[in-house]
Amino acid sequence: MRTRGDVLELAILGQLQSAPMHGYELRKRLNATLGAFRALSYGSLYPCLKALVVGGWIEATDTADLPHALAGKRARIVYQLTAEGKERLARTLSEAEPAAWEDENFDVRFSLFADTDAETRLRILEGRRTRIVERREAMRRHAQLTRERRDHYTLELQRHGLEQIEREVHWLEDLITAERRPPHPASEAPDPPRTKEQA
Amino acid sequence: MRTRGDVLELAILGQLQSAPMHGYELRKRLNATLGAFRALSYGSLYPCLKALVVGGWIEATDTADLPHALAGKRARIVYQLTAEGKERLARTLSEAEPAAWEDENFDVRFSLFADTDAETRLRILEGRRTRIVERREAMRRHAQLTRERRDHYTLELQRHGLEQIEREVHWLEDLITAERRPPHPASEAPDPPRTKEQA
DNA sequence: TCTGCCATGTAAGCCGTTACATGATTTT
DNA sequence: AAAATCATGTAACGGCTTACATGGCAGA
Repeated sequence: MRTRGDVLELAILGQLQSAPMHGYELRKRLNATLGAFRALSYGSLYPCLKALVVGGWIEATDTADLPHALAGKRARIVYQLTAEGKERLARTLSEAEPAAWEDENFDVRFSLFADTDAETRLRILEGRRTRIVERREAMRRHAQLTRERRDHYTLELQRHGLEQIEREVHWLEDLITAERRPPHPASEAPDPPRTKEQA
Repeated sequence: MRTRGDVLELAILGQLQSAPMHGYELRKRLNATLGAFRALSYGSLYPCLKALVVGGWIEATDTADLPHALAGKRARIVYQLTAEGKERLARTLSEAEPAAWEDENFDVRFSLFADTDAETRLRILEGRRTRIVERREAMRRHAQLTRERRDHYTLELQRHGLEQIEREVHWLEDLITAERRPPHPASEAPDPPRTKEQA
């Protein structure tokens, strides 16, 4: 069982950046950040954590091996980034590869934008937009071609799908505009795009 | 390699209902009807067709075995529904099981609404709505809880996701309303209460 | 001729889930 | 005392894609 999954790895490294965590907690956070519904299972998570440890990107500490404090609490395995892990995370986050704007990866990359430099953010957003616009055009073309011989429901499905995609494009365009707007980071706005404070 | 996949089977049976077809054509149609992008591969399609033949739901005819006409065209395998296949399709389409409104199945079921009776349509739409509303509530609750400690981008991702889901709910509610409107199917004149015509 | 689309398939592998197994801790 | 939730893991399987293998037919 390989259980690679570039995306999951990145998501985990990204979460561990803000704080060391054990698996159970990590899962809750991940499920929370990326859609409250799509449940990531332990069957994926734990093997992936193992692989990250083997790769040297994270380090596992069993709280049972720490004799000092932590009295009443049960043993848990807390994971934290190694120096290599931090470096790798930083490198990955600075790349704007085409894969970054595919469906499977985009959300994770986007959710880590606070730790991504402005140029990479912009390039990923633009790549994503191109991708989605392509999709929209394909749908429009197809809708045009088959317009006549379709029943009401198929038509409605098509219309709704197209509408959702158009919203997506709009959303991306707003984000791109916003990214381009402030070339002078320290000027106006009562609500500056403050980089997040670590808890 | 099992390659079951209830959904794919249903989609195929549904397509073959309108006309016999060979695999290649079938694939194009399926990819067209359900999202112009998500490419169904031959690696799924052909094994599934085979399984349907074995199950007795469809019948395969190699055009090479028909010596009479069809001169210049190359050999193709044309599939058509058997009597059992038609019956099974009809039975499946009349059921409004919970599975029908899950993500993986809903689109296919919906795209076959033209062959589904009104009551089943309504129940599937309502089931779907309940499901999506649940999801929306989960997101709202979660957004409320974590509102403070989130960076701009995570927040934006959340906001956009919620908006898309709200649109989905709205869409479903419109559809449900439309389904409920004509309770007396054979009463009104062709003019006054006219439901909207699609362009 | 050769490029590209039509047409049918198979084998391997990927990425993930479900179901199982186990047990501690907390809440009711 | 029982039930819920915390916490960690493994084995099996599921459905899909990719890549491979093969070849006919059409038009540049």
